[in-house]
Amino acid sequence: MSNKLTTREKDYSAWYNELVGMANLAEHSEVRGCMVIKPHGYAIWEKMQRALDDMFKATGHVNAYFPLFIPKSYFSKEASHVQGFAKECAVVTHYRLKNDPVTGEIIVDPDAKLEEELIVRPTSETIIWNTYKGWIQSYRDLPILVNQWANVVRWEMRTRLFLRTSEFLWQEGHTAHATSGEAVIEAEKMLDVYATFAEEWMAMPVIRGIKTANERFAGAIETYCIEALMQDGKALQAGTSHFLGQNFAKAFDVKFVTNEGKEEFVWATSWGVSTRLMGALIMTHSDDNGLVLPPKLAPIQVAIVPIYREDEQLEQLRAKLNPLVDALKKQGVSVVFDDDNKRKPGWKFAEYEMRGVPIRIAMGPRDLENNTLEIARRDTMEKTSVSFDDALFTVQQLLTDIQQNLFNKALAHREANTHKADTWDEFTSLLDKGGFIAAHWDGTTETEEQIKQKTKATIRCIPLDNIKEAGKCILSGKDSEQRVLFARAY
RNA sequence: CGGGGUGUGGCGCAGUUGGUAGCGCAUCUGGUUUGGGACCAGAGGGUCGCUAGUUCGAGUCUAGUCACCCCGACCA
Repeated sequence: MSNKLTTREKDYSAWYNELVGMANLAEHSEVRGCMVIKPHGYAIWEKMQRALDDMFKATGHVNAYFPLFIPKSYFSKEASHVQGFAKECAVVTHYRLKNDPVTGEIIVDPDAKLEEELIVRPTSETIIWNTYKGWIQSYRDLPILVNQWANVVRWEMRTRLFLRTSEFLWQEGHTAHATSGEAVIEAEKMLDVYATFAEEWMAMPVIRGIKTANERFAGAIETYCIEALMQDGKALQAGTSHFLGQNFAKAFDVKFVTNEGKEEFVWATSWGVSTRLMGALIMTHSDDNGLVLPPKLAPIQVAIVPIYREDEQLEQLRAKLNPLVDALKKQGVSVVFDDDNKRKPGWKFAEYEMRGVPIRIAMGPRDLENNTLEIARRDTMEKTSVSFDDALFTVQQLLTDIQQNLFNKALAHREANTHKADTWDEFTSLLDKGGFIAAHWDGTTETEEQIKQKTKATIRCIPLDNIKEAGKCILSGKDSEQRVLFARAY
C-alpha cells in the first residue's frame, strides 16, 4: 500500500478510484464491468440498508423477493419500457455446459438452447407486475406496498466503481394502488424518504425535483428524483421515484373491482436507490486523507489507539480505558480498542483516517499521568486534549457535531456552486466551473437535446419547490415560466 | 462501437542501439523502536498478457490476439 492519496485537483477520476481502493471499499472484478465490494465497503452499505429498510417499514412497506430471470416476452409488453432497457440487457440463452468431444474443453451445449430466452433483470417492473396480476382482484387487495432488496444487471458500456457497474445492488419498491391520487402521493412520499435519508444519514443535501420528459424512466408518467452535487462540481442522481400511471397494469392486464363493482386498471409506482449511494457518499465528503464518513453510517464510530512501550503500560491503559469502551458501547456507539501490537500508532492513525472513522482517541503514558486523552475528529482533523472524565460526554457531543458539520459543509459547497444564468454566454462559462445552473428553458425536448449536445449539460430536474418566474429560454429565446436546474452529471 | 493509452514479482514502476531482468513499497526473519504511516541487517518471490514470426539470441523488433484503463455515444 502506498501512503498518500494523490491530489484530487489533478484528476478527480483517478483520485476517486485510488480512494475507493485505499479505503478498502471495493475493487474492479475480473468479470467485465463488475465490482467486488470489500468487507469495509459492504459494512457501510449494510448500515445504509438497515436505515432505509426501517424507513420503508415505518411507511407501511414489506419486503418480498422476485426472480432474477425475466422471460423475454414479458419485456415486450410495455413498449417504452423495452426501448429504455433493450440496449443493456444480459440474456440467458442456454442452460447446460458440456465437454467438447474433440478438444475436451468446456463448451455451451448447443442442444441446451432455451426455447424462450431469459433476461437477467435490469429492473423488476415486468416480472413483478406479471406476478401482481395474480394477487389483485378486488379493491380489498389494495394497496400493495412491496419492496425488494436485490441485484440487477445493466450491460453498461463504461463503468465506474459504485457509480455505474454492470451488476449493482439496490432496493426497488413496487406499489399498486386503487387511485391515481394515491399512487402519486406514494411516489412523492418515497422521494421524501430518500431525501430524508440522504440528508439526515448521509449528511448529503439533495434537491427534490421532477425529471423532464426526456430524462424520465422508461414507462413512467412522472419521474421524481433527488439530485446531489459532488465535490468536483458534477451532479449525481441519488434516487428516483416513479409514478407509473396505469402503463404496467395495462401491459400486464392487472385490473381490480371497485367497491362500486366496476372493473378498473391498477395505478402503480416504483422507486429505488442503489449502491450508487456509496459513490455519492464518498464523493460528497472525502478529502486527501481518505474517506470521511458521517457518524450515523460509520461502521466504526470511535477508534481508540493506546500508545505504549511495554506490556505493563498497555495493561494500565486497558484498565483505564475499558470502562470508557463499555460505557460507549452501552450508549450504542460502535468503538474499537485497537491494541494490535503489530502496527504502530502512527500507522493506525493514518489507517483510521483513510477509512473515514469519525473519531479517534489516543491515550499514552503522558495522558495516564495527567488523566487526559487526545480526541481527534476526522472532519476537521482537529486534535484536542480532554479530561478523561469528560470523554464519554465529549464523544457523544462530537458525533452529533460531525454529522451536522458534514451536512453544513456539503450544503455550503452546493450553495457556493449554484448559480443563475440568463444568457447563453453566462450559461456556458458557468458550466465550466461546475455546479448547478438555474436557467430558463422553453420546455421542449428539442432545445434540451441541443443544449446537451452543445455543452454536455443536462436538465437535472425541475425542483419541486420552484418559484414560477417569467423569462426567456437561454438557447431559443422563447418564453419560459420557470427556471430549471442544469449541470454536467455522472 | 470510434479515438487514445497500458499490460514486467502482491502493488506501483524502470528497463538505452536486441545480449538472458531491476528499483520502490509490501512480505518473511532477527534486533532496536512505539505521541503521525519507524530504523538497521538479512531473506524469499517474476517462463516480462497470450500466440506466431524475424534472429545465434526477444521484455525490447514484426504480425495477430486478449485483457484492462481513459475520452466519447448509453445510463441509476
